[in-house]
Amino acid sequence: MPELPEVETIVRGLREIVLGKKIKVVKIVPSRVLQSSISSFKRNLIGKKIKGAKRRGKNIILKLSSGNFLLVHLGMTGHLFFLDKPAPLGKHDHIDLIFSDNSSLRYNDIRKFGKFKLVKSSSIEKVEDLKSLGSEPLEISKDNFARLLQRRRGRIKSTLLNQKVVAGIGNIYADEVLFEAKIYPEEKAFNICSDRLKKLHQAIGKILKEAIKAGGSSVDNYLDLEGKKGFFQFHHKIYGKKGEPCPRCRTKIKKMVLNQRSSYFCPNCQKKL
DNA sequence: GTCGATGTTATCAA
DNA sequence: TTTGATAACATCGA
Repeated sequence: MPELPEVETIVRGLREIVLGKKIKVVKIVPSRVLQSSISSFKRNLIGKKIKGAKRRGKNIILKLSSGNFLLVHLGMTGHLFFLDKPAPLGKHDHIDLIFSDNSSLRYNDIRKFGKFKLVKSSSIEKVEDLKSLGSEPLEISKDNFARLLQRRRGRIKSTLLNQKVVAGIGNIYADEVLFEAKIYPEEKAFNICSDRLKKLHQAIGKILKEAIKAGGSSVDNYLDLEGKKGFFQFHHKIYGKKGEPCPRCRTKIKKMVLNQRSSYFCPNCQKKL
């Protein structure tokens, strides 16, 4: 669910809502989500203020007044919610950071694939989770992007999903950008000419930016900090559209499984080379 | 009741 | 090093 545009939307919300707030109480339901010890997690958060919020790939990085960081990854079903007044923890709520004004930032995650981790370091980028990440897709130049992908031997969609190559693209946006650039998802990356790869780079920029503007895509259950849905799902052209006519050529959209992930494509617009 | 599918990544084997 | 298969987990729908 949460890919780059959704995570970016959440981070922007955090900047508006929780910056400057001081953590008063930390509630934790023990689970694999919390990657630090409960005692050290609480000790290092209570009394600290939230000083900054940024995104790297699909990771959320909160900076604390102590200089430490709180690293959050939403996994597949993780949600952060801002509550303006106290409420008891519900099902699948795992962590609640309660601020001095009694508002709180709550983490809910049905499948518990998400991660919460305290990072005691001033060089957050060197942390294991972040240092192996590839380029930000909205920052890499089109020449570097083309060069990077041309030495990859795997299939183009797998490569786009590989966070070590580019960080932030997930299953939905991978399908959307490949459709936009008219590339067959199973095409080997190195088979694609650099002009086409530059088109792909352009498609990534266009679609991710539009999606951010739309507040992300709410497929299934993505919600922003205030529980509101994004609306980029209404702009999806290919993802989830099996059997519907391609918006470009009216050919029936197909679905196949690639790396155990569903992949939607137009067999006419996205042909094997 | 059972099976398969669902946006994530870590881990392991080839 | 790179790539692909599998597992972690809970829920929903056929």
